[in-house]
Amino acid sequence: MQKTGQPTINDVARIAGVSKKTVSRVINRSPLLNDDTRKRVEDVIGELGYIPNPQARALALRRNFLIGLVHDNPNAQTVLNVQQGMLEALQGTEFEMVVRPLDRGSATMLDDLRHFLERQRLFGVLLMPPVSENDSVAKLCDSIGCRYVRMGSAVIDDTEHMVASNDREAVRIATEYLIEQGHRRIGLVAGPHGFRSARERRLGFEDALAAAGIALPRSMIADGNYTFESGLVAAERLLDVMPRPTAIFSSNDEMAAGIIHAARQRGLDIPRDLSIIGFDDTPIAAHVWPPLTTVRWPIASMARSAALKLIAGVDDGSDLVEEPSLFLSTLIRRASVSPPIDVET
Amino acid sequence: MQKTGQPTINDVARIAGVSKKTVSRVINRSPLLNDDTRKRVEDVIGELGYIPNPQARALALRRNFLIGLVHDNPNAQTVLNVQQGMLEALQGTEFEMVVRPLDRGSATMLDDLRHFLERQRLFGVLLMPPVSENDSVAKLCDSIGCRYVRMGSAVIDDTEHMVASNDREAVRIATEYLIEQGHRRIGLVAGPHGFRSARERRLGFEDALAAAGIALPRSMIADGNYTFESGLVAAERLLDVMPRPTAIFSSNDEMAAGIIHAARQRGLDIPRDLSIIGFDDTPIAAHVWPPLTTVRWPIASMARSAALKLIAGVDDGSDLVEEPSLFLSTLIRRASVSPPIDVET
DNA sequence: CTCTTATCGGTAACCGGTGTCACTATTATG
DNA sequence: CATAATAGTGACACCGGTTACCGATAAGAG
Repeated sequence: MQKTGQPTINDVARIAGVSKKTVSRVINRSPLLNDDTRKRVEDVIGELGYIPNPQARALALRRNFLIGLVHDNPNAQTVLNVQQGMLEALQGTEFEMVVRPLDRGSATMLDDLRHFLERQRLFGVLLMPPVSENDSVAKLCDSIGCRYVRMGSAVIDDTEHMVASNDREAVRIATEYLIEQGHRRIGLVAGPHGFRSARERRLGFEDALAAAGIALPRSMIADGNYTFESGLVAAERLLDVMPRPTAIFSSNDEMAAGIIHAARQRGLDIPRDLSIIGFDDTPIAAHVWPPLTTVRWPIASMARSAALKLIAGVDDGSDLVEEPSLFLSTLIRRASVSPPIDVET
Repeated sequence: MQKTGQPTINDVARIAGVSKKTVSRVINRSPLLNDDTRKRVEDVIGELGYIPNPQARALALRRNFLIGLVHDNPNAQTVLNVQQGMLEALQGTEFEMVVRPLDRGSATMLDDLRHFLERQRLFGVLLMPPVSENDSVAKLCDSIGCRYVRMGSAVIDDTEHMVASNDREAVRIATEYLIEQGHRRIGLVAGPHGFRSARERRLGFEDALAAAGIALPRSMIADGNYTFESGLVAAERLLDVMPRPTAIFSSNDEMAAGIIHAARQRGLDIPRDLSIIGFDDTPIAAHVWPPLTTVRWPIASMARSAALKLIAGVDDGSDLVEEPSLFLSTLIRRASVSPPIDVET
C-alpha cells in the first residue's frame, strides 16, 4: 500500500500470493488462467478496492485513453449534442473525452492543433464540422499518426475516417415540400463559404428548383454565416427584392430564427406572408414562434457512430460491428410553412 | 529514436551528450544549470522536435494533468460558456479538460461520479450547478482526495472550493427596476426545487417586493424547471390570474422565451401588455423578439476563475494571485420591459 | 597550496503497469 | 515410453519520465 492510499498491482500480487503479471492477466481477462487463481486474485482486488492506474497503463501500452473532440462550431447546441453522442459511445469503455475548441479563422489554427495533438498524444480525435471539412487538418492527423474520424455533410474520403449525413438530398426534399405547397419565389440563405454543409445544402436547394423548372435568380440567394444576426441581415436583403419571395430556405435554424425576426420587424406574418424552413432541428427550432419546420440533422447519432468507429477493434476485437457511415436527415413539419397567399407566379 | 517515431528523453540525452537527468532539468527549468549545457540540450530538443511524454510524466509525478468538468446542467449555452471559460484558464498550461455530464435525477449519479473519479484519478474537477450545490458530491470529492471547485449562485463553503455569483442581489435590483417602471402586479417564474440558484433568485425577488411593500400572493409565483416548456406552462398559469400581472421575472432566459411564446399566443404585446426580465443573458436573450431585458450571469468568468483556483500554485508557485470568489451579475436593459399601461393598482 | 563549499551532472531506483520468454505440470501424439 | 504440444505462472526488462543520492569540478577562504 502506497502513501497515496491507492493500492497498486504489487499490493494485490503480494496479498494474493501471485506475480504482478498474473494480476495483470486477471485485469485484462486473459483466457489462459486457472479459475482458482482468477477467483483468488479477484477477491483480493475487491477487498482492496484496487483500481488500475490509467497513467501507468497508458505508459506501458504506449497509448492513452483519451479521445479528443476538435471543433470550431459556433452553435452551442450542436457541440453539446456531439459531446453527448460521443460520450454515449465511450460509456462503459476506458476512454474519456477531452474537448478542444479551435479558433476558426485564426491563422495559427493548424499549428495550435498540431501542438495539441503532439503534446497530448491522444488515442484519436473526432473532427466536427466545419473544421472536419478542412483537408489539411486530416493530413495533419495522418502525418502525426493520430487516428481521426471526420463528421460532415457529405462523404469526403473513405468511410473509415468519415461519418456523414445526406444534407443535399434532405434539403432537396425540404425544398420540394415548399414547391408542393405552391411556392415559386423561394429564397435561399446560404451558409458560409468554405463550409461543406453550406455547399451541400445549397446544391440540394438548387436540385429541387432545377427539377421543378423554377428559375433561381441571383437575387434570391443571400449569404449568411450560420449566426442569428447573419440570418437577419440576409433576410433583409431577400425581403427587399420585389416581388418578395414567399418562402425562404435557411441553411440552419439559427439563421432561420434571424429571418423570423426580420420578417416580424417588417410586419410580415409567418407563415401567411412568408414560409420558412430551417436545418438542424436544434431546440431553438421548436422554441421560436411559430415553431420552425426544419430538417432534423442526426448529429448526436453521427457522433456516437464516429466515436465507435474510432475505438472499433480496440477494446475487445469483438466490437467489429461495422458502424454506419451515412445518416439520413429528415424533414420535421411544424408551423412555419403554409401555401403562399398570392398563388400567381 | 523509438519505433513510434517520437524521440524520448533518452534520445535527447544521448545526442546532447548529457544524462537524462540533465535533460529533465532543462525541461523543468531547474536553476542549477550551466548556460552552455542548457543551450546545448535545448538545441537538441529543438532539432529532434522532442516533446515530453505526458503519460510518463503523469506516472512519475503521481498525478495527471486532467481537469474534469462535471455538470448536469440542461442549458447548452451555459455549459459551453463554462467550457470556454475553463479552457481560457487552462490555455498555456499542460492541463486538459475532460467533460463528464451527469444524469441528474439518476439514483446512481453519485456512484457514477465516484467510479469516474476513482478510475481516472483526475487532478481536480470543476462542479457546475446544479450538481455543484449537492453537498454529498463535495464530500465525495473530499473522501476520494480529488480537488474540486464548486460554481454556484451563493457562497456555500470556504472560498478555496467555491466561486459564486450574487444572484440574490442581482435579482433584487432587476425586480426593483420593474417596480421603478411602475409595475405592482409582478409574477415570478421560479426555478426548480433543489437548485440553489432558484432559491437565491426567488429570495432576491421577494426582497425587492418586500422592500417596496408590495404583497406577493401565492398566485403570482409559478414553478418552472429552467426549460422553455416549463416557462410556457408557468406563464399560462400566471396569465390566467385576474387581474393579470403586468410584469414577470423569469429565473432564467430559457423560461423567459417560453413566457414570450405564451404571451404571444394570447395576443399580448411585449412589452406593452407584459414586461419580462430573464436571467443568464444567454444568446437566446438577444435573439428572441423583443430582445430580452435580463441579468447577465458571468458564468464564463466564473469558470475561468474556478479553473485557475484549482490549478493555483501548481505550475510555478508563482501563480498564487488570489482568484476572486464572488462575481457580480448585472442588469442588461433591452426591449422587453416598459411601464405598465394600466398604472392603477 | 590545501580545504571547504557551491555548482553541476551522473547513476540508480522508482512510478505502476505490460510484453517477452522461460519454466513446470499436464495432456496429446508418435 | 519418449517426445511434443499446451496450459498456467513467474522473472525480468521495459515504457519515459522523476527523485534521491552521490561524485566531480571549480571558485573562494584560510
